[in-house]
Amino acid sequence: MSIHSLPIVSTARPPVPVMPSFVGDGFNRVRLVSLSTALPLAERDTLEPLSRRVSLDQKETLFSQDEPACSVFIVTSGALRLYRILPDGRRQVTGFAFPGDFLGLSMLDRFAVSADALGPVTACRFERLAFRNLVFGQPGLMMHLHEITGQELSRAKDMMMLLGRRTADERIASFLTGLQDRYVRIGRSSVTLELPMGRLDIADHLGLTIETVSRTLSRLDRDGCILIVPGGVRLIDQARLDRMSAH
Amino acid sequence: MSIHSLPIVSTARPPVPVMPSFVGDGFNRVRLVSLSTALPLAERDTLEPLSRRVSLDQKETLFSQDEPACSVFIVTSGALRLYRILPDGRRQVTGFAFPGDFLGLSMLDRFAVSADALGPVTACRFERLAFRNLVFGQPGLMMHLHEITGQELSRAKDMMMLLGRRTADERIASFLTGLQDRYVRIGRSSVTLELPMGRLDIADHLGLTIETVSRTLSRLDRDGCILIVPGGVRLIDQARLDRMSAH
DNA sequence: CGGGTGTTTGAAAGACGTCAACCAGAGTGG
DNA sequence: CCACTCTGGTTGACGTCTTTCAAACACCCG
Repeated sequence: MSIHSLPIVSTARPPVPVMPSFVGDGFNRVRLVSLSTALPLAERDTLEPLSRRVSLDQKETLFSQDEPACSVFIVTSGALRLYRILPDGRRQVTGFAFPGDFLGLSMLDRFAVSADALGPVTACRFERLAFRNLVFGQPGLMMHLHEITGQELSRAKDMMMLLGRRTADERIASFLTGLQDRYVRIGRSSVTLELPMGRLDIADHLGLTIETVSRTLSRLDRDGCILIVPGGVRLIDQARLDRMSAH
Repeated sequence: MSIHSLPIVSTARPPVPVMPSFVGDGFNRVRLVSLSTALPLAERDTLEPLSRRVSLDQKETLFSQDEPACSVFIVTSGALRLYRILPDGRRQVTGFAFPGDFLGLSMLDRFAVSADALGPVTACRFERLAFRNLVFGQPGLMMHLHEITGQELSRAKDMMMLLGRRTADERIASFLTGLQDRYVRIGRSSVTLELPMGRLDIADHLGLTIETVSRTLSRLDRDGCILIVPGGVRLIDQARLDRMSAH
């Protein structure tokens, strides 16, 4: 379900349209990439010719943990969950990927996580070796990609703090405001957040159970902090959410 | 301190065992570098004048979170704790740094964590800008540093799994075996582990309280799994610890 | 309308946290 | 040489937040 079809749409400012139909449209695809990762023009022009389009349906897997990493990806539409699983089935969702996000950028021999589609997904695929060779000749680009990895590392440390030291309420609030920030960065509505992932995904991301996630969201709704809508949530009391996220 | 002392361990794949005592031993340290991704002599000579030795006493701070990151460091002796704190004082120790570890390698504008010494520490310090400029001209070196950051990211995801989905017992066991692995890699005893950090540091690293850490260690001791000795622990039942760590 | 999947809600249980006391070793100083 | 204090670690009793178990609910789709 798209955000535009949500019953409640009357946001203060009209949400930036998310280019509804860029699939198969090379120009828009490139624009999307540049918008989200702030890749300089020269750099995206270098990368573009190497890319090949990939499409996934819901629940299809883009790659699996520990499988030889022979590709690097950039998400162009849709969303994916990134996760690891323990032998006994316990799962940790390390993050979610949205348009503009790189996958496999650290270019280790094997993927560090598994990735599968939360809904229809399109992505650009680069041959790892070709990508590597290209990047080798572009110190500026390589440094930029290194910076992106550094930011991911910083966010990973945020997650450690969240998982190690925050309460359920704080985790949920932090998750919502964090998602809001990411949506703003890729030009989506910042008031009504689409939640392409299920409650179980959120739970496995925040180190909680599905019941605790559901209960906490319900309570935030009752308290007038958020409004649960089909397919997402609407952030009502921004100030209180920010206070709870307490960075 | 010369570049020849850079303990760049080839981390691309199977951990290369590193000589037992390289601290203060110039010759062995040179060998260490030679084991890494062929750093041409010219490059080392270029990098050498950039490094300056730093010494810290126990509890002194090397750098603080959010302060402008104008340096990159390599630990040469001792150990540090890396952490973030919330406004209300809750702390998350994101990791510990040992000889050979880089600090500030992601080269963002500001440090992502604070770092202070668990005991006497020495490190090599590089001016961030000079380091950056040098690395710019050495794609192989830059790629290698990127790889190291990628591995740190992968370990961060291990931590997420640990913090989000594992029990106290598993966290402690995983911490001990993980430390063991790191010690092996830098050529230290792999049976009796020195614990340069206090119980509180361990607790804040594993998302537990000091009491839970103490209790869990005591129980593992009673069960004959480990032996608590002054300043560290001795791993007795390796098999059981590995099973508990359950990767 | 019925079945399947995903979400919500309630009651009970448990793992870990909190509070508080005690203990041990290392300095320190009389 | 032995109190004395300080810091860090251990242990116990109790409390609570989150989980677990269970059931109901809602929505989608054939």
